[in-house]
Amino acid sequence: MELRHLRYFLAVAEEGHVTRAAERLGIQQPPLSLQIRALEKHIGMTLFRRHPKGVALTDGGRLFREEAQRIVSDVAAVEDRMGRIARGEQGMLKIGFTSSAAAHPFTPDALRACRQAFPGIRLVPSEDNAANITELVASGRLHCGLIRVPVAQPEGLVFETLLREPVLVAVPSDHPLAQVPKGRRPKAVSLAELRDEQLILVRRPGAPGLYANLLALCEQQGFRPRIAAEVERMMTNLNLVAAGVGISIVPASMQGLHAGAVVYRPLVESAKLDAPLTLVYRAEDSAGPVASFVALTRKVAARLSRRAA
Amino acid sequence: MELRHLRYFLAVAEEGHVTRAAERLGIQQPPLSLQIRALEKHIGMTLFRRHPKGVALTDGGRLFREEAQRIVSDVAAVEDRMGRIARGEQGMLKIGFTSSAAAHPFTPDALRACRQAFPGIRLVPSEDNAANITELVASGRLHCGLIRVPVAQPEGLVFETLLREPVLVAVPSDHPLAQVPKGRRPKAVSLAELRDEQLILVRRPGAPGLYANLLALCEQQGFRPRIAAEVERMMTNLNLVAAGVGISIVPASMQGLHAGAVVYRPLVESAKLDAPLTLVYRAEDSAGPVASFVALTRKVAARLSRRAA
DNA sequence: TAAAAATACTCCATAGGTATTTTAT
DNA sequence: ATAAAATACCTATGGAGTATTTTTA
Repeated sequence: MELRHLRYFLAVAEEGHVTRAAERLGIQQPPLSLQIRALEKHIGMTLFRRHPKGVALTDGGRLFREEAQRIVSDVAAVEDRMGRIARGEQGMLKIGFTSSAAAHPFTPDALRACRQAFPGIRLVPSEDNAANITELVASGRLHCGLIRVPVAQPEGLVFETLLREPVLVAVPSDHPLAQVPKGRRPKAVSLAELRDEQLILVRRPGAPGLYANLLALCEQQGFRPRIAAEVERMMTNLNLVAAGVGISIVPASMQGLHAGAVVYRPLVESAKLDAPLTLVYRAEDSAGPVASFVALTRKVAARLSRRAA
Repeated sequence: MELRHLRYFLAVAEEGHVTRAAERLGIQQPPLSLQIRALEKHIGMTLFRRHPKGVALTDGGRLFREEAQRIVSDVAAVEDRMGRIARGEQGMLKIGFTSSAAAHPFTPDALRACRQAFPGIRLVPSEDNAANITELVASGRLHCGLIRVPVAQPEGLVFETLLREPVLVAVPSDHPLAQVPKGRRPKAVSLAELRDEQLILVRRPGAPGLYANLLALCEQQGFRPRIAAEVERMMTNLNLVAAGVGISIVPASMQGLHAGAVVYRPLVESAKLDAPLTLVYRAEDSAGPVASFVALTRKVAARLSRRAA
């Protein structure tokens, strides 16, 4: 049995007339009669009583009509739903982001815009480090991720830089570097000035990109930084800075966190050490909810850049 | 979209392998690939990720798999159910019977046997007069009926005599005809003896058969019976006989009702006035629950006849 | 490189069309 | 007598088969 049989049967049942039903279906009467008879033979039951001016459902036909109705409309609903998912209007979207990505105004903006533009998409956000997010997206357990500096770039993943921003030096407010002479603008701090400072970094396995970039730049300057602590999340950096454990280098968008206890100073070498905000997703997701979200993030990022400029 | 697409899709999804799925479906790999691609195009979504050693469902594919699964098994369930109905194992059976048919042991026997043999058939019994039952069966509001003597025989209806039984004369116990001399067998009463008795009959429009047969026989005997009352139901006859209103002629199986107040005497002419038990059903119902029930009634009737002999 | 899937074609089964007959009131 | 369904037969779409190429890890 095929859906064609059900659709034809329903047309005949509704019209009570094979010829008219055939017309409605855009086919001729004889093939329709044949299909109906084939269906009757298949389910082993007479579905219509043939009268001289039309056909009428038998008892069994009436029962079958209800079932056929349900199946056909169920199929239509599924087709519709899959279509909406394919067009990216509906579905589930598991997004992972690092704590520093979450701190950027872009993230709440993008999530809000998504909820508004695609009410049918269920957003499932989660926080993790860049390495894990990359792996989870690659393995399909996340649909996309928002990280900072990508390092491992597995086949089949797209890394799209949405925004770039400078890094700032975060120092405890009672630290010498935090002192700005009265009435003068805070001057940029150079990397060389940090040679003897206690640095707080995000642990290498979780965020190898940032870690590697910073270390490479220090080597270039001819020194190896002293590392006070390695933590799991960028947020922890600031907590420790606030506690006076050491200083750190963080994306500019984190400025404002721990406003009282932490002072943020520009970095002279920020051009060589900027902190991109990067979107990761699977290359195959060129349609559906992921594609919808990716397209949306570009708009939101563009809007943010425009506003900043 | 056709069910074929869903069945093929499910096979591929389960095997994770187009070639193996094709094997299982009894077709070749290329046409299966084409059907899958056609399906993907139809719903506008990639359902499988092609790997070098098979295929794996995409996110959308997993969703579609659940829907397809449901639809396909739903269709199978419907096919199965319709098959059971067609084979007469399941369905609804609206049966009408007259009060005199209900009084015959056959009726409870047949209903009990049906419930036992076809637990899937829901029996909906109702009581009415012969004329109404015939009309309701003809118009499809009843599936079959148990009546006594049929008269109107509309096209398309089958009247099947299941059992024949003699009629008895029912007289009030204080009536002269009820007196049987001590130690002698009750003698049969002849119709002529009823010439001056008050007769109680079922009203003509409801049961024209019995009415007409009796009157014709009296005419033959050269008299017109005196009619004390015309009632709607055969049971009422006996109630009135018990109340001493008059005498009546009833099927033998009603013997025993009103045992104290009514005495039953054989009728000499009973051969010419027997009371058949007749099953009515539509000729088109040669399959399904009705056919099952009809076949069953024949067996039950045969069993009853054998036991009586 | 070695599988599996995708193409490119060929074929044929059958859905669908045309002409006519049968049926049922 | 008439409208509708059934039958007979034909056509052609597209599902399925065969041979081959392309893809992907």
